Amino acid sequence: MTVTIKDVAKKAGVSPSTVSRVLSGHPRISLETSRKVKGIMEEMGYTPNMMAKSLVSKTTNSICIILPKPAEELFSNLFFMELIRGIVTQSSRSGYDVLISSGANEREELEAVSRLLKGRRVDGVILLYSRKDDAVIDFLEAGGYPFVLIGRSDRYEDILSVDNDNIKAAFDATNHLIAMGHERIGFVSGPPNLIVSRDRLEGYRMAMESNGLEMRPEWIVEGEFLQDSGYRAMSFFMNLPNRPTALVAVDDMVSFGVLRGLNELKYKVPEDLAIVSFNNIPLSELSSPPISSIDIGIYHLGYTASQVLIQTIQKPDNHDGYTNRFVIPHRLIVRESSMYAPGKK
Amino acid sequence: MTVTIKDVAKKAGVSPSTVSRVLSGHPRISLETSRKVKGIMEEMGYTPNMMAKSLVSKTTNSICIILPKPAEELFSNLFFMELIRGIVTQSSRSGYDVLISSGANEREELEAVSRLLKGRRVDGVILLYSRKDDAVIDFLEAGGYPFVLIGRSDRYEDILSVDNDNIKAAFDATNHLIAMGHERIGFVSGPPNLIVSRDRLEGYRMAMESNGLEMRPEWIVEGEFLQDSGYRAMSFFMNLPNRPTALVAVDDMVSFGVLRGLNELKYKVPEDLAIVSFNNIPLSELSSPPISSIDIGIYHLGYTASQVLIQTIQKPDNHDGYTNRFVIPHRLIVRESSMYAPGKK
DNA sequence: CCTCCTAATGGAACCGTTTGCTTTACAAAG
DNA sequence: CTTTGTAAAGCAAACGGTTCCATTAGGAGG
Repeated sequence: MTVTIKDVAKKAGVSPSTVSRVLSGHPRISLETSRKVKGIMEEMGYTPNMMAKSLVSKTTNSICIILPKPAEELFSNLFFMELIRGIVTQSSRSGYDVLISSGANEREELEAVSRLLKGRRVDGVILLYSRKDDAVIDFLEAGGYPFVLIGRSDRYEDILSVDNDNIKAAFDATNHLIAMGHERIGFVSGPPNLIVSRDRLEGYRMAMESNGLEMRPEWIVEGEFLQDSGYRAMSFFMNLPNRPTALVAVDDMVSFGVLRGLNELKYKVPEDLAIVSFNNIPLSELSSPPISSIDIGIYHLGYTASQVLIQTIQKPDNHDGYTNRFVIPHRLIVRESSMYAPGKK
Repeated sequence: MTVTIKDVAKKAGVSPSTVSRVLSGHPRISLETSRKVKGIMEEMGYTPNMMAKSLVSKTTNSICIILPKPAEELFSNLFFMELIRGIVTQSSRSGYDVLISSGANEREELEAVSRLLKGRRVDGVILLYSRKDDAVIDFLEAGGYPFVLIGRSDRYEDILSVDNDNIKAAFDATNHLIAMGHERIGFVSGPPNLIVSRDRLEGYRMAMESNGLEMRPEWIVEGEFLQDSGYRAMSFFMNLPNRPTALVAVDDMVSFGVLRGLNELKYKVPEDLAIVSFNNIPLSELSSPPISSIDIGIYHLGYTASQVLIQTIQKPDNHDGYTNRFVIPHRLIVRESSMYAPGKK
């Protein structure tokens, strides 16, 4: 049925080991034999059986991405698609296949990771989130499995991770609004157990403080990375007696919610409220008005994560113990949503 | 190091075959033995090696998705992510892993598919596009590999595919505009080599004809699934002496281009031009005004494709030869962009 | 009490590769 | 002419499971 290494060997009049060696470019194979065998492989349409290969080599040439459960909802968030694109592109260049998996909850995720890694189906894992405490990370560390985190982990300092400098990014975003003349600036944060939320909030704080601006507790609201949170935050802010003239939102999707709400209430952006948010998903420039956003290089995050992971898989000993956090540069893209200098109060 | 079936067997004082049978729920294993072995597996942290299993069973319990190169574009991103979400969710429910692969061109795609399928790394494939002639499809058919097409293929009538009834969808969209009182309706199509473009155009034609409405050739323009096409189509239409009062666009992205253009020229939507388009991507409801769109159930397309594929893998003979085209229902979402009844001429 | 059936388990071959250890053949060296 | 070295290729044992074909031990039936 299928043509195996033995069939090729028989037809070529050599032993299976020789064929195998031809395949892997073993040095001690005569050019003549090599050519003949290759010809026959071509002729018979031979393709090596990856399963058999993996079984003996204990290596699968594939990695896996774990999508967190919230990704189900956030999935529409283009963020993940960009990441996946970066990962798949780089992995494919390195000759690795990418498996994508998700679980309904942490237990299911752990189960999946365990099954894939212990079952020798993948060589390593990319985690697309960073929660505070994570059983999956514990498992990976304990088992000594290669893995890379996209995002930062404060609990585990020695973990390989690819991330942005979110503190600096939020600092830049806030400073931009301040430079435009805003003094009352609100902040819409994400879930407090995500480190990215905390980092961005921290950057906002630093910018406000270093400019001697007042920070009212009611100007900071918590939400999700979803439109809805923006919508709610907006209506909360706009009803405040001393409402902000600008806001920083933790994610572009939140901005969309804000925008929709303001639109319904006939407010103008950026005149009534200026907005800057994060991630610069492709939609940011399509909304009306286009949203100023911090481009965090999502594709690049994925690309780098794959690179780092595969390197680790191939040379686990090459790790110098110092450079385990890779920081992808961000940059502020100014668009209409923040192009307005308010009259000083 | 790793715990194998033999280790478990030894510790349990049984043979490897017995352990294997416990694992697969073989009927002729005593309850007592089963319990004991399961206990030991748990205790030793045993996880079956998928590679070894696959090697003998000739089955991998995984499928693969081929991302076409154009997936790099924005429209595709939203679309594909939804699709992937549907596929991954359903596959995971059926106990299948999903591998995601892409190629820079058709040759690379073919190479990947061939390597994965012949190399026994996956059991089947989902193709996320439908070009007119396709070497990958030829390969899959010739090899008798299980695969499902998302989209329709006119050349291969007997291929398993999951699709919408795009003709009917376009018919509905156009009829909606007609019902609102429009008589001069334009159509912005997509690339003519995509079947979806042709089907939607056909539906538009049918609706116009069945209502006895005039169809001017200059009211039909060809473009891509991109904003730009909408922008250009808009300026073409608006300069016509007898311009349309409404238009049907083949994709939401096209509508955005139209919207932007109309906005620049200070035209009002839907008063000066009403719009309906296809796909109902999340942004459709965020634009101003929100766009009426045909929801084609993208997630559902993916979900069903996975279902059909896995069913085919598991029971290849179960195919009745008739139902090889699965049609996902669409529905029109009416929003502001078409909520206006023009004065009759 | 012997035979036969059946439930429960063991033995061993096999899935398609890789790889350490030999073997072979020949040329150079002694 | 024997020894030694080396390049090229073959043998066979893994890798971790599955499964067909025994084998064993009771219990039922005669």
